[in-house]
Amino acid sequence: MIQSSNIHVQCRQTAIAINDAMELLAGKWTPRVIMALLVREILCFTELKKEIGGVSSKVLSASLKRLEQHLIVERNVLPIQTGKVEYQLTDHGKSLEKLLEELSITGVKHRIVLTGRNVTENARVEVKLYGTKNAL
Amino acid sequence: MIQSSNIHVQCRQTAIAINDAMELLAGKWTPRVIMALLVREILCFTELKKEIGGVSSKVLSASLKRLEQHLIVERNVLPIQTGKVEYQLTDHGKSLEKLLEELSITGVKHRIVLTGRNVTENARVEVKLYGTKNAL
DNA sequence: CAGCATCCATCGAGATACTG
DNA sequence: CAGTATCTCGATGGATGCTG
Repeated sequence: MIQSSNIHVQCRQTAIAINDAMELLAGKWTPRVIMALLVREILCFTELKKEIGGVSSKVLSASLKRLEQHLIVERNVLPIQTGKVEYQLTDHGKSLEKLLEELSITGVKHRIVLTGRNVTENARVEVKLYGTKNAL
Repeated sequence: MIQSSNIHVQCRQTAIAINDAMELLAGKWTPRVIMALLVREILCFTELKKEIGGVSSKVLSASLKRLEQHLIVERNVLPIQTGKVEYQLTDHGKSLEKLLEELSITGVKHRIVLTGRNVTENARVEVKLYGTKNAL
């Protein structure tokens, strides 16, 4: 109670920062795009599309445009004739690797926690995690 | 090219883990709920609602239920008469603090990057970040 | 107090087809 | 090749009102 105002201010700032970061990585395909570019470094549109797999042109295009606006991705239209466009991460984009790792660690751990105990009770949760969305 | 299959497999696993983690923190209020419980440790429904501010009963209720299913939050119905329900983080829930910090760091840094250069070009982005969603 | 029921607006994303 | 244009659908969240 006594410390509430301080905590409130700080938490609110932090919460906003967290929301910024979440928004940055939001969208079903955003992390995958960044990962692909972390590994491959430079890819053009169709390569990226194949690399990721399952994403439509429209959605990928929108995703890239957003990342470009956020200065995560750099878009380079190649010289005439080729008709290709290359994408690569900016330095800022590359700096997201650490966060993605942290997310990955949490994701893995979470899956272990969920499946490690009381399977019956968490059946629905499991279905959600394994069945619908993130199936291999 | 040569290493592609390996990378593919590994990346896919990682991508799924990342999606799990993102899904875990998904929902507009989820990070705020976790933060509130990290700071306050134990809160009942209405306290939580006030602490967060701006969230409706319905949405908060749904958010808590989801977190409970994911073993992030523990729900304790208090003895008779009080009619209160307490919420607190599980150990697993508490372990999310590190990830939230990392997200916060990225969020802060991102805001600096976006506002640090070429303001004109990124006006739209700024509006998005400051105006609509994450305004103070 | 805690939370559910209902209605409604918005939005992300998939499918499909088309263009410079 | 690198997108854009529609259209549709489902999920999310806000507002409001009601209950044990």
